[in-house]
Amino acid sequence: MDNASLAFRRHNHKHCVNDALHSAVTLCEERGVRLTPLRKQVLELIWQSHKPLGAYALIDLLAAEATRQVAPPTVYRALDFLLEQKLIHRIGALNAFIGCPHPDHSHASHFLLCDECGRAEEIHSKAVSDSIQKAAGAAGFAVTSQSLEVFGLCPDCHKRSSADA
Amino acid sequence: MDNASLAFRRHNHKHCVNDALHSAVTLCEERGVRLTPLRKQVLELIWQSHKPLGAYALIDLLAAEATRQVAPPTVYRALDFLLEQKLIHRIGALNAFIGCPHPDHSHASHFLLCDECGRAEEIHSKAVSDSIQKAAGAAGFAVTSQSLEVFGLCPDCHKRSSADA
DNA sequence: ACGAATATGTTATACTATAACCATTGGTGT
DNA sequence: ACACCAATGGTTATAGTATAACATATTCGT
Ligand SMILES: [Zn+2]
Ligand SMILES: [Zn+2]
Ligand SMILES: [Zn+2]
Ligand SMILES: [Zn+2]
Repeated sequence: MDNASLAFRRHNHKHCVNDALHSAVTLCEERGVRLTPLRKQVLELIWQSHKPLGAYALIDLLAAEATRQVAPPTVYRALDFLLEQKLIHRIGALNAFIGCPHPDHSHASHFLLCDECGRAEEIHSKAVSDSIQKAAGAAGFAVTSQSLEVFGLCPDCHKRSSADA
Repeated sequence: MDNASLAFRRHNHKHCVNDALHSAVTLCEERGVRLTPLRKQVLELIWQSHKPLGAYALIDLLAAEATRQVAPPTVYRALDFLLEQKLIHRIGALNAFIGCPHPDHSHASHFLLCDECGRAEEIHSKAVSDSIQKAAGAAGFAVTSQSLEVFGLCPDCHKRSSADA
């Protein structure tokens, strides 16, 4: 079954969280890196929704859970780890972070970002990746990473705004 | 002749600056908006190179020219104007701004960014734009703006790093 | 247990961006 | 010319994002 691309659809989000945490545990074991309680907690909080979460919002959530200290360097270090392991992506235009739904294979950061509801959906289009690679190659440019941030309205918000007659 | 895509090539950069300023004057006249001395000066400073320039670097440059006051809100307002008029683009991953080489027609913000030398080249590939539009459309997403930031090594820096044997 | 490496806690600070308010400028209509 | 209003820029303070530097604690191999 295709589990991808459901951020904008009605779905059982518990599955998203469980899958993400389970994948993270497995991958970190395989890679011999430590998904510590703090790192896991940060990952779980990021996955609490499909909306990119800012570092300081995350700090507030950690403070609310009140289980541990929450100074900025602590959370930024956890975010750095999760970014290195490709368990999360950073949305540059929003200074925010979002969980990666399939961290098992390396891939570029390509997102649809709804201006209205704030939800983000990661897209995986070979046509997009290939066309970017090709355009870069034509310029003699050796790509190491890509970030695509597409803003607009998700299906729900688009319908809703059309309904406002 | 094709004047595009020369950020990574040897070229007479004075032409870039002159063209950009001339286009800006013309477009602002046509649009009935005011390219004030401050705004023009900021645009010219941004065009001093093909490297994205941070707002505070810009403030330092303005202070160096010593011709006017340079508090952050002043320069951010000028940047906002230039962004609205599409005379510059913002590079989210760098918190920096760069001149648009052809502000006369609206277009997405697609850049190649060299990790080594810092130069940025705007790319215009119909294949890229179309594939993004198509992917978004398939998800029922109504696009309003796009930002693509491709990191890697420009031809020069790639050659140079290959030479380090 | 010991030491090295990794991870986290803590304090301070750097960097990026905006809010709020005031003075000045530039055009509009009379 | 004059009053008027909108747009621009100056000024001060503050919000929001991220990291430097150093201390402490934990983990892991030996
Ligand atoms: Zn979900
Ligand atoms: Zn939405
Ligand atoms: Zn040039
Ligand atoms: Zn380069």
